[in-house]
Amino acid sequence: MVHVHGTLTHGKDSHAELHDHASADAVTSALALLHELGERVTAPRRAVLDALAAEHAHATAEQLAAALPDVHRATVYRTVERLAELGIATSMHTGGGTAYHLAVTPTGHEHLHARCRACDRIVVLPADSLQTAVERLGRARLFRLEPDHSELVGLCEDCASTD
Amino acid sequence: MVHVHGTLTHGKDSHAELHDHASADAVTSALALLHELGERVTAPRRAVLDALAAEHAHATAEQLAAALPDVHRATVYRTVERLAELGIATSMHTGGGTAYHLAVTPTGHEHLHARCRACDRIVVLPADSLQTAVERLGRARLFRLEPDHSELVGLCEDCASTD
DNA sequence: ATGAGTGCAAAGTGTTTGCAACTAT
DNA sequence: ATAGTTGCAAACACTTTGCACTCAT
Repeated sequence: MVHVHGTLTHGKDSHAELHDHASADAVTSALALLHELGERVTAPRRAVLDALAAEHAHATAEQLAAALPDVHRATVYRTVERLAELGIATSMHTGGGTAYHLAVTPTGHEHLHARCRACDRIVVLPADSLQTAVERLGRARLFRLEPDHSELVGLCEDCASTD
Repeated sequence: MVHVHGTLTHGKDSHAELHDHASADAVTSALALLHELGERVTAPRRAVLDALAAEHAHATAEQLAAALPDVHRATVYRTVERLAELGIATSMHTGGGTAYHLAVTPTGHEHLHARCRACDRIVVLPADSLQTAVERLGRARLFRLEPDHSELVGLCEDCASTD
């Protein structure tokens, strides 16, 4: 792993309190959905969902494993994969592995992730940024683009301006 | 590696003759560019460029290494990375690793790659598919989107219709 | 009670690196 | 001549898997 921007907020991190309401809601509904789907609600899964619920969290299994020392690596890998299969989380392929984030965001508003190829930071973009492309490709029967799963790459404004 | 759709055309593959003109041109100009940039033109690099020049080739280092038994794995990895740094090739992160393709296509016309998340096939899309998004994000000073480097994900028409 | 989920350890895969030998310039 | 490249082998990092045990249901 090369760069890790942004930190995963732990439950015990008092600084995270600001987002705890929204995060808790997201985690609660995710757990409820998990239960509805006949899956078991366990401590490791709760922990992984908590970590994923951190705002703008886009974390690889490896990052999650590092942030959750009490959950075994293999379990983290299996958990995120399962969550993605169930549609509770979505995944994105980045240079440093597969990154996951909750499908239902804490704040409820949808958004897309783009990665700056210079600084490797993740930038959050409006959910409808690719709407035109989705429609165009759909009408042309070329491809059913799913912006959520796509990895948008380019330059963030910071890096673009220092060229 | 799970799926490998499309085959890398070898030089000795007579079936590839159809594309050899365009491919040869692309390779020649890539080699020339390489030389201009002060890089050395070696047999392994020629081989890698030949493989990449196959039409619509989007190959991981691993696939290239498999297709080029005479070139050492490590050399393939170093070569594609270098080519990407120089802008001669562009890279895309897929589930099965980092895929590379020539920046200057054999046919000259630009295009984008999208991956079907169901069948893992690569679909070629018009170069301007994301034009609106690029402009919108640029004007809003949000992000300099580079469609070439992005990995678009969704469903190809075949998989979408069998849902 | 019973099977899904977990921890553990070990194997598997993909990727990188240090160094000696080689070769394009 | 000589510095950039390559091949090799070993190290590395990431991910998966089989199995016994645990715990949510």
